[in-house]
Amino acid sequence: MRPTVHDIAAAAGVSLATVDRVLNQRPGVRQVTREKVETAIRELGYVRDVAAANLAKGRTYPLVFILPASDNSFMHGLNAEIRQAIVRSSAERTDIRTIEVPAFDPAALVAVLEGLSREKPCGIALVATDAPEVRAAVDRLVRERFPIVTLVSDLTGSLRHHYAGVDNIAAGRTAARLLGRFLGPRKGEIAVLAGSMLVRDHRERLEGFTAVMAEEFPDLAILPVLEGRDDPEVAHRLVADALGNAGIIGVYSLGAGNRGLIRALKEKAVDRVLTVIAHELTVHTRAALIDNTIDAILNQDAGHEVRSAIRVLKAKADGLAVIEAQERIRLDIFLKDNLP
Amino acid sequence: MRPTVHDIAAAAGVSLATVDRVLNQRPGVRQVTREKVETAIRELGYVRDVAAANLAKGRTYPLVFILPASDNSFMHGLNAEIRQAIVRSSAERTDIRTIEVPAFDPAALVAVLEGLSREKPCGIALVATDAPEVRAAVDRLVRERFPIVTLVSDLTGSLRHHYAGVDNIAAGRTAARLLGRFLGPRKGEIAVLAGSMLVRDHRERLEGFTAVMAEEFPDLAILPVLEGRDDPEVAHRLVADALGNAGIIGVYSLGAGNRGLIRALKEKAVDRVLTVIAHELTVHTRAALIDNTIDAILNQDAGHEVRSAIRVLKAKADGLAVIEAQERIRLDIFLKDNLP
DNA sequence: CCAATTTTGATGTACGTAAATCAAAAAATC
DNA sequence: GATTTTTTGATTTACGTACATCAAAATTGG
Repeated sequence: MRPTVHDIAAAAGVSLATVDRVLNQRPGVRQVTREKVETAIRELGYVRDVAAANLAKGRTYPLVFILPASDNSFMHGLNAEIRQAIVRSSAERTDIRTIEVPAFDPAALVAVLEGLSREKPCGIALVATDAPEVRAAVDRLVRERFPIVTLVSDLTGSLRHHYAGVDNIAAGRTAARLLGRFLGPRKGEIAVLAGSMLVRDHRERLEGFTAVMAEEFPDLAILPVLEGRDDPEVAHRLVADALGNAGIIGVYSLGAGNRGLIRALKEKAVDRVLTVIAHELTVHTRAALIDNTIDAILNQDAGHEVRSAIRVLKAKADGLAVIEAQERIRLDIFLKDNLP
Repeated sequence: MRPTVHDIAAAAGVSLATVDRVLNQRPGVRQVTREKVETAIRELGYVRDVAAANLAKGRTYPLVFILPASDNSFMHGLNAEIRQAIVRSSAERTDIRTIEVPAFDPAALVAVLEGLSREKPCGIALVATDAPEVRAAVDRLVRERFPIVTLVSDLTGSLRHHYAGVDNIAAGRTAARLLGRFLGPRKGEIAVLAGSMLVRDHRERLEGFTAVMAEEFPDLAILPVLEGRDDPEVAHRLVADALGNAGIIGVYSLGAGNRGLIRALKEKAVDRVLTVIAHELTVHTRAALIDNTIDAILNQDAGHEVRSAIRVLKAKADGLAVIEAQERIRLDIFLKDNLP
């Protein structure tokens, strides 16, 4: 049986009340006594029973998710997963609130973050916009002891406790190798469709992609990036235009708005053998993978990201360790054969 | 605030004791009263606070893991993950015991399963050997209301509550498509190295592999399967022999014992361009992927499988729902760029 | 209608922790 | 050494549920 506070009290030769004072860092304990108790805790290997403690405290975990107000399938999916988590919240003692902020707007994000320091949530998850002022705001909150995790898009160099998202450089590299290997000995040009180069995850994917292309597939030339703003209409126009170039033999779509890409491919490339790699599994990309319009899809599991963010925030709020391997968000690679 | 037993008692106009009798199916409640209480439970949306209930009951979850005594990296990894789970067991209220049985020995497995019905664990996870008598033993235990999940290798057609492992047919299909696409227009022969065709997961991988090969890559001919018994030495000999055939341009290793495969490749195929796909990420396959001896690794995350099996068994023991998407074990595809 | 039986209520204890109160003891200050 | 302050102990209540006991009420059978 694991030791209880009573065992600690007995072992340290103090009363229950004193153990409680030490455990919950309440004042009125001499340094020597505190050390006696801490020694007993260490020696008996005491760990507080979180379930019992939460019961006694009537504790809930008020969490805030800050999301960009983007109208694409991935963000809709992320929202849906958060709603699922809200459904489970009574069982998990969470109390989740989402805040939408304009996309790509550091000032708005900072304003929301500032506001939170008054609200006192016990954890914050945000889809970070990569800007110095956001980093500063996050660092300030971390210093005020708020657990913070970045979601989907990281804030490298900030003090955030955890990043619940994929390694986008690795994603770009993987896309390059898949595309290069699928194309084999063929020579030609590669079109790259991104959302915006202002977003860190897109920049990183491109960075990884171009690196591997340059190192390993010199016969493939990357054309200037098309910025589709994650908008199906814009993406459609850009890709349709680009396909006028007969030298294109491959496409890498590293952002959202794939609905437009797929339409363009079906209109303009029926008679050509194109190899296409896209990000994010949605109803559209899934259908395109099945009908061979797309050859592979790289995906991050939004459900896993949300659940992971919640687990990590709760653990940090309680000062507990997380299972690192469990919280690593993988890059899923889907061919038509291993679709879920 | 979520409703408590007190709220139910008040709403149903009965005492706490009666609510308790209904909730814990104790005798001595008239049918009409029982229905009143059940209606109140439904209308208030009461769900028992599992944490509080476990605290009161002093409940632990005695779980049994039954594993084959196989000496390969994957099984070692699985064992290590179970040990990790045992380390966490006090916090998770689990009490995990593992039992080793001779591999590929249905009778031994059945004997262990029989023995368990006396021991009364609250959940059983087993790496199933696919045989009718095993199926029968599992079905019997399920009828005795033991929660049972199969791990890594399934028992299709049995009554097991859940399978914590990958879809092996999909895995084989994925391997075929990767290999076919990587080889592009080349024609030639494909060597397949398996552990044993007596194991269901290997049979299924092969089935998926040959199906896609036949459908989509008619220029690639599959050679007779080499059965390496998941043993590095045997695998080495078989592959080294097979590589005498100059027509081989690809290898699919769907079982364990890849250490031998890799050694054979390094000895016999330095001067050839072979495309190799293997299963299970281990120190050996990882190194081979990095030095380009292997082109892709298909993997199942043993840690995820173990944690999932535990979550599912606990949920079943409490009669609770599981998050399906969370418990789906994915087929990980690793290229050298997205290694964890 | 009475006795036997079943059903229900009232109450208490327990699980491991949190948090509060008040008294007692120890230490620090003058 | 007396006084003030700090530290510690003892005790209680609470969280939501489980489980046991005993008495009271309701129902059933004869």
